[in-house]
Amino acid sequence: VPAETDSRVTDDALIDAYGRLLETQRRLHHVFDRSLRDEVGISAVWYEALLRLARSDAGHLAVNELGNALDLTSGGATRLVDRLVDEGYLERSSCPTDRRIAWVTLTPGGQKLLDEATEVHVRDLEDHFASLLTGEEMEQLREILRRLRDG
Amino acid sequence: VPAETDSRVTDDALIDAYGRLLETQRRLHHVFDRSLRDEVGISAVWYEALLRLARSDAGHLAVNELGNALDLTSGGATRLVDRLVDEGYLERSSCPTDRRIAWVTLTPGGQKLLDEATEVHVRDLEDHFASLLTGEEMEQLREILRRLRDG
DNA sequence: GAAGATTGAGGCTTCAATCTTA
DNA sequence: TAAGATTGAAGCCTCAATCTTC
Repeated sequence: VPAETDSRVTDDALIDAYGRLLETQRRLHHVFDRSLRDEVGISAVWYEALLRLARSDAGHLAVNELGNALDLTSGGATRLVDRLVDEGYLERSSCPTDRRIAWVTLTPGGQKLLDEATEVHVRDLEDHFASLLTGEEMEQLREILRRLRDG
Repeated sequence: VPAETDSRVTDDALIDAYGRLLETQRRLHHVFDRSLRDEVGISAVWYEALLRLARSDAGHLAVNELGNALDLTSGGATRLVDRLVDEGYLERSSCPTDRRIAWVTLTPGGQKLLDEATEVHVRDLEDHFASLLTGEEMEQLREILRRLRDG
């Protein structure tokens, strides 16, 4: 039956296209995580947490704001922050207007670590990402990903 | 110093571009994993394992071939296979030419589960992926991702 | 009651050591 | 000696229940 055959081919192409996105992201993440662990001693998740805090508007995020950005549950966010606080990279402080909320901020040590990690990460991005694409392709990719991400 | 300023702007754009790839993939994976868990009762990782085996040339893969495809360590691959065997979806068999290797194959139950899961996954791919892109954009994305993945 | 954060229990993964076979 | 697979210990995450505050 031609219609069914056509449909199956289309489905396979769709699965392949998404599979390629999955594989690409997984491979890049693995390379970047390995570099950060070997050269700076932190995971890619820790790096991203520090980066999100450094780029936050007010210099702090609620625990769950950070967790949502990293796609963690509330329990996972609490424990990630626990570990980063234990290592001295983050501090908790209280929100003056809502005492349910725990704010998280970078310590000077966390900022220093972030700067070191960024050097490594940018080098990796240039080697495994930017150098493989033209400027036009990079822009095409950014636009396509923006639409996919925002749904 | 202009040169340093320019360099920092470029680095930020690069971090943003990769961050967008990371966010997009993370969000899509989360949506697809949730659908598969809620409607079929398996994780996206289980689904991908079944899919890789169904698409393998000889109908089987070595434990570590499967693990490499999913970016798992050898111990992680062993235990993933353990769980899927316990559930009756996979079987181990011995490789006739190298007794160090454990082959993994789909059971009929595993094939049936894969078919059910594929219906759900294809629906999600159409809703959250294909419907957001033109055919031309899909092709651009596939080509860009191929180069990033293999590069 | 609902939202933010935390905690205990359990699941999945990595790391390192081990066993078997090549 | 090296490669494939497995196992014990430990890390990080989710889920569900709980506590505090709104």
